[in-house]
Amino acid sequence: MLKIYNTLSRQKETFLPLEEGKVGIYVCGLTVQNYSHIGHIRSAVAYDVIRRYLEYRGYDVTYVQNFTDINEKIVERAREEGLTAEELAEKYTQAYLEDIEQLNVKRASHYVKATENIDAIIGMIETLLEKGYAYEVNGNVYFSVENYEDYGKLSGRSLEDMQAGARIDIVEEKKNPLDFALWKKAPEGEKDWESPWGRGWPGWHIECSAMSMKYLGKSFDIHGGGADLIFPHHENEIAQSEACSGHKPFAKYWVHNGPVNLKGEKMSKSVGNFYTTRELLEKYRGVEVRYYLLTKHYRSPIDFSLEELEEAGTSLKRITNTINNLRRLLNTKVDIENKKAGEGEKLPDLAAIKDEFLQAMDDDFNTARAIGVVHDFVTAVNRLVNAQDFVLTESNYSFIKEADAIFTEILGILGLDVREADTQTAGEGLHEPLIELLLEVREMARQKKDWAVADRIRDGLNELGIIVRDTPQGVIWEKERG
RNA sequence: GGCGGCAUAGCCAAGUGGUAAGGCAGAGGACUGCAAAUCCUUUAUUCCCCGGUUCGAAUCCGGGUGCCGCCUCCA
Repeated sequence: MLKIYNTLSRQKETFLPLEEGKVGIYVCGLTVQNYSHIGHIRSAVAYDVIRRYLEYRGYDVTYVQNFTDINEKIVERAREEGLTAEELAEKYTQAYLEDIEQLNVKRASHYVKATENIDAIIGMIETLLEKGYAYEVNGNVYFSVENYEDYGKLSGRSLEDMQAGARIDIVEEKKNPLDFALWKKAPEGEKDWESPWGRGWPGWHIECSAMSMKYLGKSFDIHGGGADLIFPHHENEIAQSEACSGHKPFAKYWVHNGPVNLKGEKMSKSVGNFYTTRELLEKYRGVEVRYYLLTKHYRSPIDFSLEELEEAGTSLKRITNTINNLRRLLNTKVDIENKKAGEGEKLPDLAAIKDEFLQAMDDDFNTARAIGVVHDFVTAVNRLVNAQDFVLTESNYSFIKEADAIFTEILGILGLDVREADTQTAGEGLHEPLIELLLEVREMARQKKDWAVADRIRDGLNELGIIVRDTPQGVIWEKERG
């Protein structure tokens, strides 16, 4: 039975969709103002796994993610880059989509943009005005937090709490400092839209309410986003959505992923201490970054470090090696000894392993634990397959076949595509034939047991960044990683 | 100041009141001419500190200490 931690209740709840067999998920994406960084990617991967697991469990999932493509920051950044707001948003939207593709994140059912849903946004604001939850002043429309009785239920604070420690700019025209803009006048000369209150832009929070309801209905199952969005963004979304529709709950399960910090500091665009996804992907494969993120539970904060990312790569390699090894065995159709299922042959319990994996995933998508199970599985398989007295009996063969199928199944849930890593090719400036020639000479030396010459060649190549390895199948060389 | 979260081996990390998963690094071993790569084995009498509840607590309660997030249109 799947349990999900719901920020609204602050506890794990059994997952029951509003409509049998179907799940609607809305995830707050990002403001497309720059290249994505590891924090954005963490969010993307977290919800991708949630989505994949729900699909694995047989649900028909509608996954909606937004791009905030108009606001002050977009305009500001567009000016810096000498682009229009539309061009800038388009540029970084495409960049983001490329980034997440490398992380094997599935495409959303719908990617929605504020600028493409202005009508829905205006319609919603009109309803809020009619129902008395909003007021207009000088071309700006504000939501009145005092008129919505449940304000604060998500973040667990009362209006009094918030006003007490207020660090909010006092805006004279607001009735309450916590009131937030639904519609705002745009700065002179910037892209804006006609509305009943004059030309302007939507406020930040309203787009998510309008678009989620448009695509998923007045109530839907899961609303996700970064924990930093709990207040004020999601609090405001709930207030305006429930006030507008009269339906509760707006979203049944509120899911929040933890932040990514760097050297103990919060990593964000404003601090400027982040790695962009592109920078990381120059040095690390998408699958490694994804694996690294999944070794921690999605709600825990991550203190990002390249050392850990590196270690994750090593850890992942262990899994990859085992799978490649299984596939190699499956391809050796020869020599399946007739020996029937050996007496005393004890094979790992595959069903139990899979079950354990699913239990971990059922427990609020505990990928860290699930990956632990994968490693247990790896050890169990290696122990069998690498045993000195291992022979490919019929029963072993079918075991391997099934083990391979289970690996594919559970790694698919995690979205870890561990197919053979790219084979590194020769270093620049070094001619392959030359290397081959050197290795040929080395082989001759080895035949004569002239270890000094053989080792000199190996060490020399090593200094040039070429790693030489002797294997039972012959010598292998590859370019040093990184 | 207000709200919330976290403290588990050198590092990362999971953990449903019943006697500490997993990974990385380290150590030992197999393999190798030696290596490399790979594989196997091994590494916490104890879970920040002090009390309490309980037959029994890393897990629950109270207090303390330390760190972090949010309260700023950052995922």
